[in-house]
Amino acid sequence: MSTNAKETILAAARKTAQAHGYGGLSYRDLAADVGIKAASIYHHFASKADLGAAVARRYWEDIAVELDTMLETTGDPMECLRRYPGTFRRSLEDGNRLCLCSFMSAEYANLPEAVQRETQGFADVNIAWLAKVLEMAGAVKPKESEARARAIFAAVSGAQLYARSRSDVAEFDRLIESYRASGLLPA
Amino acid sequence: MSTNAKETILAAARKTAQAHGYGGLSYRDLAADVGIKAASIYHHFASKADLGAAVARRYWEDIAVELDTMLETTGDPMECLRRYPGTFRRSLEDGNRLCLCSFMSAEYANLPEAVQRETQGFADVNIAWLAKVLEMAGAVKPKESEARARAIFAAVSGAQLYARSRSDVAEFDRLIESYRASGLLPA
DNA sequence: TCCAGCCTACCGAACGTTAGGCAGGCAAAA
DNA sequence: TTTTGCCTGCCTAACGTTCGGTAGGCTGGA
Repeated sequence: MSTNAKETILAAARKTAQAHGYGGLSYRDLAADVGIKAASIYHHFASKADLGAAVARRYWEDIAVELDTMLETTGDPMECLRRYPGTFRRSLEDGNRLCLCSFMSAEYANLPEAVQRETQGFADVNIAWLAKVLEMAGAVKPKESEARARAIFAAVSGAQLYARSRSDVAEFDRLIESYRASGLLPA
Repeated sequence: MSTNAKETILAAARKTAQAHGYGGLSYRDLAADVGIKAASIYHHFASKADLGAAVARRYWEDIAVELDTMLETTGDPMECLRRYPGTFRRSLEDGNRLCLCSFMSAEYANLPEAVQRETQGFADVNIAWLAKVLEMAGAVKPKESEARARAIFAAVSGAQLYARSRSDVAEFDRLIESYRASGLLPA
């Protein structure tokens, strides 16, 4: 368990936080998941706030890589926009989990400052990427790409939240389809 | 304190839950807010699950009245659609609070079953009202009004969530404006 | 007399966190 | 080559606090 225990903790904490939030993250349960004792986590993270911030940071670092890779491999901005909601869909498929950023936005008032800061990183990465891709695709006027990117990110987050409350991934698909039909997302 | 203590508890619990969620709702803090002792709450609600369900139920009952009143007094479905996001805006203005339904959708996996059920009521009321008003306004084809209503509700919820994470009501306004510009909301 | 409404005084469980120790590996000193 | 000492990674055991919830008693008005 010694090799990469820190990484194992980060991954387990992320999964739990996506299902039960920062508040629902318990050192005892997390340790049991990983196969060590609660106190041992302090060898890797100084406090729960530190752990939470590390989880959130790793979360947006991972999505940044994933989005950039998608754009590189397809080379097609329009195809990227079509695939974008899929990153949110996957959380729902994986145990009806939520985007970590959405969960922490809800819990915002309860979060240590460091966690709040890292939470925003995820949204920033998504919006910057969307704005770039929207512009590349010529889907909106350059002046409006940033605003539209924010709108898409917020709307897709909301769709995930609603679908989760119904425990129904198909509901997410229907909402995305409505976003396309209305013009929010390029069809 | 005796007269309407139950109502006072409900109102205080709703405000706290909109800021800190169902999990952040503490009997001791709630009692202190209301001016009684924690144990006394059990005279009015049999358990925390009961209290949570009552709060959620009252929440969607109130919004149902508010929306119907809006439609009656203006008599103008288009004006109603313009005003609709205002109900979400007001929570943000009031201490950066979230829609109770959004918070509980995030906490979904941690909620007692009775609370889960009442949580959905809020979304149902909003969507039914939106579908009716969209149809009255002739904004979408009758066949599509239900789907569009769901899309609007989810998107506005997402906008509120995002604006909350920035503690910035203006961000909410900008998102709603983008929804209008893109065609999701009638302009 | 009865009961609604609130109280005091607890309970067991869970929380994040700390103190202190033990085993093993690696590296410099003898 | 052996000894010494430090460091990593994990442990047990407990800390004080907060949690939802319970038992039982007091009080004032109908």
